[in-house]
Amino acid sequence: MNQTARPAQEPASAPAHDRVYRTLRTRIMHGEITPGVALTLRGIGGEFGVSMTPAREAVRRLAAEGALFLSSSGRVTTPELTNERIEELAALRALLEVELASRALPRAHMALIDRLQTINSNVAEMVSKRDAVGYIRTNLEFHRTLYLRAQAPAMLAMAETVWLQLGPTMRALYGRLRRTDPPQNHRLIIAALKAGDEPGLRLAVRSDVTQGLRLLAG
Amino acid sequence: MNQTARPAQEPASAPAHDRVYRTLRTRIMHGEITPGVALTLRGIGGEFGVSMTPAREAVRRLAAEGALFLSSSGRVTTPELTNERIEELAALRALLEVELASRALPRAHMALIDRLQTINSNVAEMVSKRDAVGYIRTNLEFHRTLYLRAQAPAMLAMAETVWLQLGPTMRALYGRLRRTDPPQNHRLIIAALKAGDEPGLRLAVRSDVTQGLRLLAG
DNA sequence: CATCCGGTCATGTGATCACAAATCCTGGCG
DNA sequence: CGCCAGGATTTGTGATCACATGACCGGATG
Repeated sequence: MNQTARPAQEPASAPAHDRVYRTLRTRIMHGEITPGVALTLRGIGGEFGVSMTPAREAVRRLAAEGALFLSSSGRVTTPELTNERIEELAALRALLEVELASRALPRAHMALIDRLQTINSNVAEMVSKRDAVGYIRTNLEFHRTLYLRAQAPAMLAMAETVWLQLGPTMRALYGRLRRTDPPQNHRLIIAALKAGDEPGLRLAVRSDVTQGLRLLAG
Repeated sequence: MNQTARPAQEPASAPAHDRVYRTLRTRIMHGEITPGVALTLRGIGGEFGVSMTPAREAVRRLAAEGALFLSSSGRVTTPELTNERIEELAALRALLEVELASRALPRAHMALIDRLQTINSNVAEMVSKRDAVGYIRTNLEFHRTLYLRAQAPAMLAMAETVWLQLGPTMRALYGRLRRTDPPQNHRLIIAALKAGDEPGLRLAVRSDVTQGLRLLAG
């Protein structure tokens, strides 16, 4: 019971299980946890200064979203994805995110495009610094910023679930990635947004989403 | 402690929280719970003869899947969907299920089509009997049987999540439905499967998925 | 008669404990 | 040297309890 200090971000309501859940979630989504490692409820509880009960809730919630794998005996690990599963999740990303981008297009004002360009420069910086976690984080921020304009919360939530499942593997993907080229597809996305070119946007998003995963599963 | 009798389906391993989860899940998916009603952890625990702990886990898991709504104070109710949300979920169904059907098409042998026709006659029977829950159950069984052939478990899981969110509202939808016509779109789906007609299949699935929800949100 | 305030009750949260099962380590046997 | 058995330990599960908070119902007051 030492972590009672408010992390300067939680205004008032911060149930313990929710704090644990959110922290673990972003960790997994950003690829900060390598696939296959085992987590223990007591360990998590100890790290966050809480008992097993909130730790268990957070873990089960993440398992329900596919972010963690529960063995038959209840042991919890971060999942190791098969190639088929990776391809399937990539197809899901394509399906969902193309639709989200398409819905965001008519609402994409100049202010949004500016923000996307700013984020994109951050992405490029992360690539040049070879910061894997930073790259994943800013890359997802780029996509989320665009999709928020689609006004489709359920669809966005599903896309985030897919990101979550891909998180640990994305990190491994980045490790194999030897290039330092800036995100070309992101520029195509921005260009299509500016031009109001829906087919071009769909194609650009599909390429951006598919390319990385392709080489991992190849 | 009345339901201690094994439901004749659980061989040995039946963790309490999992039993509670599965039971509540099918109840919700089949529309047996009307939207807006409140559930209590102690109430659920009492019904299943378990303590609050497994009940809480089951509820949180369902909430993570969007099947239940948690108020800010932790109160749990089955969600009441807005029209926008319903339209969005219908669009998700169309997106996911068209893809699933398309992937199932090349693997659809005659035995599968026979099974689909059998299930479809059950659907028709439920419609004629005005059995809302039975209709929803057999209708979902029809779709699931087809999509299982797609060999895409992650995609199927997402589709089921959408069904889950739509469950309580589907029941209300059926209440407004005055017709007793047999499922026309199901026959179109079967015909397209027989003919190996992919565009026709996509169209038929999209229509089947969209038509019902359209009149509810209209 | 509406409104606001009071307390009582129900409900979720989280800690702790007992228990069973799975895992792991170790020592002995082939 | 490899393999298996057996016990110690770790780990998840579920029950119970104390506590805080929000809901609900009552009456008193304007």
